[in-house]
Amino acid sequence: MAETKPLDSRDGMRFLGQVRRGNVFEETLGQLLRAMRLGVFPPGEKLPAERELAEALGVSRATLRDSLAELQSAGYLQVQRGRYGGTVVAAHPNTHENPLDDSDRARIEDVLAFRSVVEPAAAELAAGASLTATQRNNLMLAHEAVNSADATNYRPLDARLHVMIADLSASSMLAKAVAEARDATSELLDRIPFLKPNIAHSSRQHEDILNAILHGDGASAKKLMQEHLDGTATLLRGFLD
Amino acid sequence: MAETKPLDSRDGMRFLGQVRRGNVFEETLGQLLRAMRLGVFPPGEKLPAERELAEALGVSRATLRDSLAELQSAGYLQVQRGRYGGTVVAAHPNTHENPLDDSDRARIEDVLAFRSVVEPAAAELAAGASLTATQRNNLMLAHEAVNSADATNYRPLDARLHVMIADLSASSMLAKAVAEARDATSELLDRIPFLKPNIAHSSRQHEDILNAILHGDGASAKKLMQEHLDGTATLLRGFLD
DNA sequence: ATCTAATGGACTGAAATCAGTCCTTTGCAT
DNA sequence: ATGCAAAGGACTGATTTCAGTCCATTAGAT
Repeated sequence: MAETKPLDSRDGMRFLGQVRRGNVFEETLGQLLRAMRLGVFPPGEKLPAERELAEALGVSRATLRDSLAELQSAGYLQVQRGRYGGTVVAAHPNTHENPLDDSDRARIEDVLAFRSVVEPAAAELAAGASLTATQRNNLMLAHEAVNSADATNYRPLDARLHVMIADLSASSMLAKAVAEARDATSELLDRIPFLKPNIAHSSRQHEDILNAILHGDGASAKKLMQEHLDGTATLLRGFLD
Repeated sequence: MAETKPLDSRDGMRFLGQVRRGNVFEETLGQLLRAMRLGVFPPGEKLPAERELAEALGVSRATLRDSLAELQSAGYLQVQRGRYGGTVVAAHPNTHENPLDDSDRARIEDVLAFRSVVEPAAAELAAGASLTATQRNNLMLAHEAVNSADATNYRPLDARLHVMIADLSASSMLAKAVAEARDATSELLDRIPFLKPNIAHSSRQHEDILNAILHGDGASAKKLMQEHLDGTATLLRGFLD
């Protein structure tokens, strides 16, 4: 057996991966908030039935209901009973408490670096994939949804489009990474004021990216996505100066 | 409020993220195995004390001990009591049951695609970082450990080197992604026979990559890492033909 | 007007998990 | 030799979480 130097093994424990970050109730709450940020459950849409959602989250219905009750009383959800009832996602109550400050600098650079690795690559691979008619159509629907969004529901729909693009990349690991990057970005963006003019610009960029993907032009898709991300990067960085 | 089309929202639930994948005991077991695959706890080294490890994993000591007992009786760990005692990682019992077959094709491509997005980028960013003397030294130590490894402990030490490189990239999200990619790769490689000649070649490539990083040559680091990965890719793909 | 089925609401007892405490073993320092 | 401190081993009672069951409400179907 070869020698194995300890190195900074205590520090390497960073890559352990916690089994539980808190109690199940809190983690469930977190996953639901994340799903809403990512547009998995866009504003105005119904959540899956509790029994279904509980199973998807790997959690008992009782615990899920505790979390849902919390979100409901915080104004994120509206519940209606009876057949064809359900739990509806309200517009994201965009509270700008806890604004970004200089202590967030490292986190911002972390997220931006990760994003610009993972998203352009996903766009490039998506362009390389041969898409079904349904997939193309879904892309366009998602894009239109972003276009007709207002300030209260823009971010989740935007996130959904980006994740949807990554999901075409034939690598589920990459798609998952993009979802994580997007979520982290949304968390940061939720802490700065919403700027109106950016939307029109973003929309044009989305259109260019989608065109490149639909035409199978991977190089362009990658480049355009990179530029698209640069906008957000400048926005976030600029907010600290 | 703008219209929000359902799309394939049921399918989009893929990005929910389970709170729990099984019971805590099983998840703990999985995290420990993963840590061993990644060289977080290399063969021959002691695990942290139970009380410490339990806290790092976010799990009670009782549950951790259940998992450790399982790993011990499976031959992964050896326990010694008393002061200066501890739990030592045994050589990975490399069982080649459950070899790769054609049904793993999609998974393989998934992992390889993700890897070749995330690892070269991490190497490039690592080259851009200004490293401390300790960091440089740790890199060299990790490299030497890989060199003097034998078939029974090669993979974890190799993985550790790769994760260590990614950890220099100034993006903890990227480092985490590389760890995930590496672990997925190791899981696949553990299912094919170990080939001796590859080691020497890999070692040379590692050396070139480290040189590029230490000299701040990001472009070369990226390119060399890409080539390094191509070797594994060919190996895995070739095993299916 | 009634029935039906799908939904959220509520409760219970069982099982898993935890936090805390104390015991046992061991090698080094004295 | 002896004591100490750090490690694993073992137990207990409290808490969380679960699976299962039944209730209440509702809109459409009949």
